[in-house]
Amino acid sequence: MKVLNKNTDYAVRALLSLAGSQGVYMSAKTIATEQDIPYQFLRRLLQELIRHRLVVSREGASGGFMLKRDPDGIGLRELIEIFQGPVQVSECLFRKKLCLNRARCVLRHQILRIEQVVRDEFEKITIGSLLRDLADAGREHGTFPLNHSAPAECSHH
Amino acid sequence: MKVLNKNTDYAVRALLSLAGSQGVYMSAKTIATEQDIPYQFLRRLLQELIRHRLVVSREGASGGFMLKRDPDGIGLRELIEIFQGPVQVSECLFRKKLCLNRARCVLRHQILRIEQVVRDEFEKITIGSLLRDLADAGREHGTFPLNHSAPAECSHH
DNA sequence: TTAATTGATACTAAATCAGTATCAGTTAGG
DNA sequence: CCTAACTGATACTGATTTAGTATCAATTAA
Repeated sequence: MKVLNKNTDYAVRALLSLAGSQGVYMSAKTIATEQDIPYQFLRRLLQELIRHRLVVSREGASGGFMLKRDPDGIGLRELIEIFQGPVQVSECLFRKKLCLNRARCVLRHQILRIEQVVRDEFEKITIGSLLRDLADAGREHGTFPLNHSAPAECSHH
Repeated sequence: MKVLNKNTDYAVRALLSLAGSQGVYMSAKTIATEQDIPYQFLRRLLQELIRHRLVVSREGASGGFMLKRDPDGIGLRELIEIFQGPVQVSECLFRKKLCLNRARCVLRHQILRIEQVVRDEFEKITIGSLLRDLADAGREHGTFPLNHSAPAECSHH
Protein backbone atom coordinates (compact mmCIF):
# COMPACT_ATOMS: atom_id res chain seq x y z
CA MET A 1 0.00 0.00 0.00
CA LYS A 2 1.77 3.08 -1.22
CA VAL A 3 0.09 6.23 0.01
CA LEU A 4 1.84 8.98 -1.96
CA ASN A 5 2.37 8.72 -5.71
CA LYS A 6 5.03 10.57 -7.66
CA ASN A 7 2.73 13.48 -8.42
CA THR A 8 2.12 14.28 -4.76
CA ASP A 9 5.65 13.48 -3.83
CA TYR A 10 7.18 15.81 -6.42
CA ALA A 11 4.58 18.49 -5.72
CA VAL A 12 5.54 18.58 -2.06
CA ARG A 13 9.18 18.98 -2.92
CA ALA A 14 8.50 21.61 -5.54
CA LEU A 15 6.46 23.57 -3.04
CA LEU A 16 9.27 23.29 -0.51
CA SER A 17 11.60 24.87 -3.04
CA LEU A 18 9.13 27.64 -3.76
CA ALA A 19 8.43 28.24 -0.08
CA GLY A 20 12.16 28.46 0.49
CA SER A 21 12.52 31.35 -1.95
CA GLN A 22 9.42 33.41 -1.41
CA GLY A 23 9.02 36.69 -3.25
CA VAL A 24 11.04 35.73 -6.30
CA TYR A 25 10.04 33.79 -9.38
CA MET A 26 11.73 30.42 -9.66
CA SER A 27 11.92 28.62 -12.99
CA ALA A 28 10.72 25.07 -13.49
CA LYS A 29 14.24 24.17 -14.56
CA THR A 30 15.71 25.40 -11.31
CA ILE A 31 13.16 23.51 -9.26
CA ALA A 32 13.65 20.37 -11.32
CA THR A 33 17.40 20.49 -10.79
CA GLU A 34 17.16 21.35 -7.12
CA GLN A 35 14.71 18.57 -6.35
CA ASP A 36 15.77 16.08 -9.01
CA ILE A 37 12.34 15.95 -10.61
CA PRO A 38 11.90 15.15 -14.34
CA TYR A 39 11.51 18.53 -15.99
CA GLN A 40 8.42 17.98 -18.17
CA PHE A 41 6.73 16.03 -15.44
CA LEU A 42 7.28 18.90 -13.05
CA ARG A 43 5.89 21.42 -15.51
CA ARG A 44 2.57 19.61 -15.58
CA LEU A 45 2.45 19.50 -11.80
CA LEU A 46 3.09 23.24 -11.65
CA GLN A 47 0.24 23.90 -14.08
CA GLU A 48 -2.01 21.87 -11.83
CA LEU A 49 -0.88 23.85 -8.79
CA ILE A 50 -1.65 27.04 -10.70
CA ARG A 51 -5.14 25.78 -11.51
CA HIS A 52 -5.66 25.19 -7.81
CA ARG A 53 -4.25 28.65 -7.04
CA LEU A 54 -1.42 27.47 -4.85
CA VAL A 55 1.18 29.15 -7.04
CA VAL A 56 1.32 31.91 -9.64
CA SER A 57 3.55 32.18 -12.68
CA ARG A 58 5.16 34.74 -14.89
CA GLU A 59 5.80 33.94 -18.54
CA GLY A 60 8.79 34.79 -20.69
CA ALA A 61 12.50 35.01 -20.09
CA SER A 62 13.37 35.12 -16.39
CA GLY A 63 9.81 34.07 -15.70
CA GLY A 64 8.91 31.30 -13.31
CA PHE A 65 6.72 30.31 -10.42
CA MET A 66 6.04 31.77 -7.02
CA LEU A 67 4.12 30.48 -4.03
CA LYS A 68 0.82 32.26 -3.64
CA ARG A 69 -0.48 30.89 -0.37
CA ASP A 70 0.80 30.71 3.19
CA PRO A 71 3.00 27.60 3.47
CA ASP A 72 1.39 26.81 6.84
CA GLY A 73 -1.97 26.67 5.13
CA ILE A 74 -0.94 24.04 2.59
CA GLY A 75 -1.38 20.60 4.12
CA LEU A 76 -0.39 17.26 2.66
CA ARG A 77 -4.06 16.38 2.66
CA GLU A 78 -4.87 19.08 0.14
CA LEU A 79 -2.02 17.98 -2.11
CA ILE A 80 -3.07 14.35 -1.92
CA GLU A 81 -6.59 15.34 -2.84
CA ILE A 82 -5.39 17.39 -5.80
CA PHE A 83 -3.16 14.69 -7.22
CA GLN A 84 -4.74 11.47 -6.03
CA GLY A 85 -8.35 12.29 -5.40
CA PRO A 86 -10.18 12.28 -2.06
CA VAL A 87 -8.91 10.07 0.73
CA GLN A 88 -11.16 7.08 0.72
CA VAL A 89 -10.63 3.57 1.87
CA SER A 90 -12.74 1.44 -0.42
CA GLU A 91 -14.76 2.97 -3.16
CA CYS A 92 -17.18 0.39 -4.46
CA LEU A 93 -18.45 -1.16 -1.28
CA PHE A 94 -18.94 1.64 1.11
CA ARG A 95 -19.60 4.50 -1.23
CA LYS A 96 -22.12 4.80 -4.00
CA LYS A 97 -25.12 3.73 -1.97
CA LEU A 98 -25.02 0.30 -3.54
CA CYS A 99 -25.06 -1.44 -0.22
CA LEU A 100 -28.54 -0.71 1.01
CA ASN A 101 -28.41 -3.70 3.28
CA ARG A 102 -26.79 -2.21 6.35
CA ALA A 103 -25.80 -5.59 7.73
CA ARG A 104 -23.62 -6.16 4.68
CA CYS A 105 -21.92 -2.81 5.06
CA VAL A 106 -20.69 -3.27 8.57
CA LEU A 107 -17.18 -2.18 7.63
CA ARG A 108 -18.43 1.19 6.62
CA HIS A 109 -18.38 3.20 9.83
CA GLN A 110 -15.04 1.73 10.86
CA ILE A 111 -13.66 2.63 7.49
CA LEU A 112 -15.04 6.14 7.69
CA ARG A 113 -13.37 6.58 11.06
CA ILE A 114 -10.01 5.56 9.62
CA GLU A 115 -10.47 7.86 6.67
CA GLN A 116 -10.95 10.70 9.14
CA VAL A 117 -7.85 9.78 11.11
CA VAL A 118 -5.76 9.61 7.97
CA ARG A 119 -7.10 12.92 6.71
CA ASP A 120 -6.40 14.59 10.07
CA GLU A 121 -2.85 13.30 10.17
CA PHE A 122 -2.07 14.52 6.68
CA GLU A 123 -3.73 17.82 7.44
CA LYS A 124 -1.27 18.37 10.28
CA ILE A 125 1.71 18.20 7.95
CA THR A 126 2.06 21.44 6.03
CA ILE A 127 4.62 22.88 3.68
CA GLY A 128 5.37 25.40 6.40
CA SER A 129 6.01 22.80 9.07
CA LEU A 130 8.14 20.77 6.71
CA LEU A 131 10.17 23.80 5.79
CA ARG A 132 10.88 24.54 9.45
CA ASP A 133 11.93 20.94 10.04
CA LEU A 134 14.16 21.24 7.06
CA ALA A 135 15.73 24.43 8.37
CA ASP A 136 16.33 22.77 11.73
CA ALA A 137 17.94 19.77 10.10
CA GLY A 138 20.11 22.12 8.08
CA ARG A 139 21.24 24.04 11.17
CA GLU A 140 22.16 20.80 12.92
CA HIS A 141 24.43 19.97 10.05
CA GLY A 142 25.77 23.46 9.47
CA THR A 143 24.21 23.74 6.03
CA PHE A 144 21.61 26.07 4.65
CA PRO A 145 18.14 24.70 4.07
CA LEU A 146 17.53 23.70 0.47
CA ASN A 147 21.17 24.22 -0.32
CA HIS A 148 21.34 24.58 -4.07
CA SER A 149 24.77 23.03 -4.31
CA ALA A 150 23.62 19.82 -2.64
CA PRO A 151 24.10 16.85 -4.96
CA ALA A 152 21.00 15.20 -6.34
CA GLU A 153 21.22 11.88 -4.56
CA CYS A 154 17.70 10.66 -5.02
CA SER A 155 18.35 9.45 -8.54
CA HIS A 156 16.16 6.92 -10.23
CA HIS A 157 17.08 3.34 -10.80
CA MET B 1 -6.28 7.89 -2.82
CA LYS B 2 -7.96 4.55 -2.53
CA VAL B 3 -6.69 2.56 0.40
CA LEU B 4 -8.22 -0.88 -0.09
CA ASN B 5 -8.13 -2.65 -3.43
CA LYS B 6 -10.52 -5.41 -4.50
CA ASN B 7 -8.22 -8.14 -3.26
CA THR B 8 -8.22 -6.87 0.30
CA ASP B 9 -11.82 -5.91 0.11
CA TYR B 10 -13.01 -9.32 -1.05
CA ALA B 11 -10.65 -11.09 1.34
CA VAL B 12 -12.19 -9.29 4.29
CA ARG B 13 -15.67 -10.31 3.22
CA ALA B 14 -14.67 -13.89 2.53
CA LEU B 15 -13.11 -14.12 5.98
CA LEU B 16 -16.28 -12.71 7.50
CA SER B 17 -18.23 -15.52 5.86
CA LEU B 18 -15.76 -18.11 7.10
CA ALA B 19 -15.70 -16.64 10.60
CA GLY B 20 -19.48 -16.76 10.59
CA SER B 21 -19.53 -20.51 10.03
CA GLN B 22 -16.64 -21.77 12.06
CA GLY B 23 -16.04 -25.51 12.34
CA VAL B 24 -17.48 -26.43 8.94
CA TYR B 25 -15.94 -26.34 5.50
CA MET B 26 -17.45 -23.73 3.23
CA SER B 27 -17.03 -23.95 -0.54
CA ALA B 28 -15.66 -21.11 -2.63
CA LYS B 29 -18.91 -21.14 -4.54
CA THR B 30 -20.94 -20.56 -1.39
CA ILE B 31 -18.70 -17.73 -0.27
CA ALA B 32 -18.76 -16.17 -3.74
CA THR B 33 -22.56 -16.23 -3.80
CA GLU B 34 -22.93 -15.02 -0.23
CA GLN B 35 -20.56 -12.08 -0.67
CA ASP B 36 -21.08 -11.42 -4.37
CA ILE B 37 -17.44 -11.97 -5.27
CA PRO B 38 -16.38 -13.21 -8.74
CA TYR B 39 -15.82 -16.95 -8.28
CA GLN B 40 -12.40 -17.42 -9.91
CA PHE B 41 -11.11 -14.24 -8.38
CA LEU B 42 -12.14 -15.46 -4.96
CA ARG B 43 -10.43 -18.81 -5.47
CA ARG B 44 -7.10 -17.11 -5.99
CA LEU B 45 -7.59 -15.02 -2.87
CA LEU B 46 -8.38 -18.15 -0.87
CA GLN B 47 -5.19 -19.82 -2.11
CA GLU B 48 -3.27 -16.78 -0.95
CA LEU B 49 -4.95 -16.94 2.45
CA ILE B 50 -3.97 -20.61 2.67
CA ARG B 51 -0.38 -19.78 1.86
CA HIS B 52 -0.43 -17.30 4.71
CA ARG B 53 -2.06 -19.92 6.97
CA LEU B 54 -5.17 -17.91 7.74
CA VAL B 55 -7.45 -20.64 6.40
CA VAL B 56 -7.23 -24.34 5.66
CA SER B 57 -8.94 -26.30 2.91
CA ARG B 58 -10.25 -29.76 2.19
CA GLU B 59 -10.26 -31.03 -1.37
CA GLY B 60 -12.86 -33.07 -3.18
CA ALA B 61 -16.64 -33.23 -3.10
CA SER B 62 -18.11 -31.38 -0.12
CA GLY B 63 -14.69 -29.87 0.42
CA GLY B 64 -14.11 -26.22 1.07
CA PHE B 65 -12.39 -23.72 3.32
CA MET B 66 -12.30 -23.14 7.04
CA LEU B 67 -10.85 -20.35 9.16
CA LYS B 68 -7.72 -21.49 10.93
CA ARG B 69 -6.94 -18.52 13.15
CA ASP B 70 -8.78 -16.58 15.82
CA PRO B 71 -10.89 -13.92 14.06
CA ASP B 72 -9.84 -11.40 16.72
CA GLY B 73 -6.24 -11.95 15.74
CA ILE B 74 -6.75 -11.12 12.09
CA GLY B 75 -6.42 -7.38 11.60
CA LEU B 76 -7.02 -5.35 8.48
CA ARG B 77 -3.38 -4.42 8.58
CA GLU B 78 -2.28 -8.00 8.03
CA LEU B 79 -4.69 -8.39 5.12
CA ILE B 80 -3.55 -5.16 3.52
CA GLU B 81 0.05 -6.28 3.82
CA ILE B 82 -0.76 -9.64 2.24
CA PHE B 83 -2.63 -8.21 -0.71
CA GLN B 84 -1.15 -4.75 -1.16
CA GLY B 85 2.30 -4.95 0.34
CA PRO B 86 3.59 -3.15 3.43
CA VAL B 87 1.95 0.10 4.47
CA GLN B 88 4.32 2.77 3.30
CA VAL B 89 3.75 6.34 2.37
CA SER B 90 6.31 7.03 -0.32
CA GLU B 91 8.68 4.37 -1.46
CA CYS B 92 11.37 5.95 -3.54
CA LEU B 93 12.23 9.01 -1.53
CA PHE B 94 12.25 8.01 2.06
CA ARG B 95 13.13 4.35 1.78
CA LYS B 96 16.03 2.69 0.09
CA LYS B 97 18.71 4.79 1.75
CA LEU B 98 19.00 6.84 -1.41
CA CYS B 99 18.64 10.09 0.43
CA LEU B 100 21.87 10.25 2.41
CA ASN B 101 21.52 13.98 2.72
CA ARG B 102 19.34 14.26 5.78
CA ALA B 103 18.31 17.81 4.97
CA ARG B 104 16.74 16.59 1.77
CA CYS B 105 14.84 13.84 3.57
CA VAL B 106 13.07 16.04 6.04
CA LEU B 107 9.73 14.53 5.28
CA ARG B 108 10.91 11.16 6.36
CA HIS B 109 10.24 11.13 10.07
CA GLN B 110 6.86 12.78 9.65
CA ILE B 111 5.99 10.20 7.06
CA LEU B 112 7.14 7.37 9.29
CA ARG B 113 4.91 8.70 12.05
CA ILE B 114 1.89 8.68 9.75
CA GLU B 115 2.70 5.22 8.56
CA GLN B 116 2.64 4.08 12.17
CA VAL B 117 -0.69 5.78 12.85
CA VAL B 118 -2.23 4.18 9.78
CA ARG B 119 -0.88 0.76 10.67
CA ASP B 120 -2.18 1.05 14.22
CA GLU B 121 -5.62 2.06 13.06
CA PHE B 122 -5.91 -0.84 10.65
CA GLU B 123 -4.54 -3.18 13.28
CA LYS B 124 -7.45 -2.28 15.55
CA ILE B 125 -10.01 -3.50 13.05
CA THR B 126 -10.16 -7.29 13.11
CA ILE B 127 -12.35 -9.89 11.48
CA GLY B 128 -13.64 -10.65 14.99
CA SER B 129 -14.61 -7.06 15.72
CA LEU B 130 -16.25 -6.69 12.35
CA LEU B 131 -18.22 -9.88 12.87
CA ARG B 132 -19.55 -8.61 16.19
CA ASP B 133 -20.54 -5.30 14.61
CA LEU B 134 -22.26 -7.25 11.92
CA ALA B 135 -24.14 -9.35 14.46
CA ASP B 136 -25.23 -6.18 16.28
CA ALA B 137 -26.43 -4.59 13.08
CA GLY B 138 -28.31 -7.78 12.26
CA ARG B 139 -30.02 -7.84 15.67
CA GLU B 140 -31.11 -4.24 15.28
CA HIS B 141 -32.82 -5.17 12.05
CA GLY B 142 -34.13 -8.52 13.20
CA THR B 143 -32.02 -10.48 10.73
CA PHE B 144 -29.34 -13.05 11.27
CA PRO B 145 -25.76 -12.03 10.66
CA LEU B 146 -24.51 -13.01 7.22
CA ASN B 147 -27.98 -14.11 6.26
CA HIS B 148 -27.53 -16.43 3.32
CA SER B 149 -30.78 -15.45 1.72
CA ALA B 150 -29.89 -11.77 1.63
CA PRO B 151 -29.92 -10.44 -1.92
CA ALA B 152 -26.59 -9.57 -3.50
CA GLU B 153 -26.96 -5.83 -3.82
CA CYS B 154 -23.36 -4.83 -4.35
CA SER B 155 -23.40 -5.64 -8.04
CA HIS B 156 -20.85 -4.25 -10.43
CA HIS B 157 -21.42 -1.54 -12.95
C1' DT C 1 15.85 39.62 -32.59
C1' DT C 2 16.53 35.86 -29.90
C1' DA C 3 17.02 32.90 -26.13
C1' DA C 4 14.67 31.54 -22.09
C1' DT C 5 10.66 30.77 -20.31
C1' DT C 6 5.49 29.30 -19.48
C1' DG C 7 0.87 27.20 -21.55
C1' DA C 8 -1.23 23.43 -23.45
C1' DT C 9 -1.50 18.89 -25.32
C1' DA C 10 -0.49 14.61 -27.25
C1' DC C 11 1.93 10.53 -26.87
C1' DT C 12 4.20 6.23 -24.93
C1' DA C 13 5.85 2.20 -22.14
C1' DA C 14 5.33 -0.31 -18.12
C1' DA C 15 2.96 -1.71 -14.21
C1' DT C 16 -1.08 -2.76 -11.76
C1' DC C 17 -5.89 -4.06 -11.34
C1' DA C 18 -9.87 -6.81 -11.97
C1' DG C 19 -11.52 -10.53 -13.91
C1' DT C 20 -11.68 -14.98 -16.89
C1' DA C 21 -10.42 -19.60 -18.44
C1' DT C 22 -8.46 -24.05 -18.26
C1' DC C 23 -6.81 -28.35 -16.76
C1' DA C 24 -5.19 -31.49 -13.39
C1' DG C 25 -5.84 -33.80 -9.00
C1' DT C 26 -8.89 -35.19 -4.94
C1' DT C 27 -12.91 -36.99 -2.64
C1' DA C 28 -17.84 -38.17 -1.11
C1' DG C 29 -21.58 -40.68 -2.37
C1' DG C 30 -24.35 -43.44 -5.31
C1' DC D 1 -15.89 -47.85 -9.73
C1' DC D 2 -17.93 -43.61 -11.66
C1' DT D 3 -19.03 -39.24 -11.50
C1' DA D 4 -20.08 -34.77 -9.91
C1' DA D 5 -18.36 -31.37 -6.88
C1' DC D 6 -14.70 -29.68 -5.22
C1' DT D 7 -9.58 -27.52 -4.62
C1' DG D 8 -4.67 -26.53 -6.72
C1' DA D 9 -2.19 -24.18 -9.99
C1' DT D 10 -1.39 -21.26 -13.64
C1' DA D 11 -2.00 -18.75 -17.86
C1' DC D 12 -4.41 -15.23 -20.15
C1' DT D 13 -6.95 -10.77 -21.12
C1' DG D 14 -8.59 -5.90 -21.25
C1' DA D 15 -8.83 -1.62 -18.85
C1' DT D 16 -6.82 1.69 -16.14
C1' DT D 17 -3.21 4.05 -13.81
C1' DT D 18 1.45 5.60 -13.39
C1' DA D 19 5.49 7.80 -14.73
C1' DG D 20 7.68 9.95 -18.04
C1' DT D 21 8.62 12.18 -22.89
C1' DA D 22 7.91 15.27 -26.80
C1' DT D 23 6.19 19.13 -29.29
C1' DC D 24 4.61 23.55 -30.54
C1' DA D 25 2.76 28.01 -29.61
C1' DA D 26 2.85 32.33 -26.94
C1' DT D 27 5.34 35.55 -23.94
C1' DT D 28 9.05 38.44 -22.28
C1' DA D 29 13.78 40.30 -20.78
C1' DA D 30 17.88 41.67 -22.51
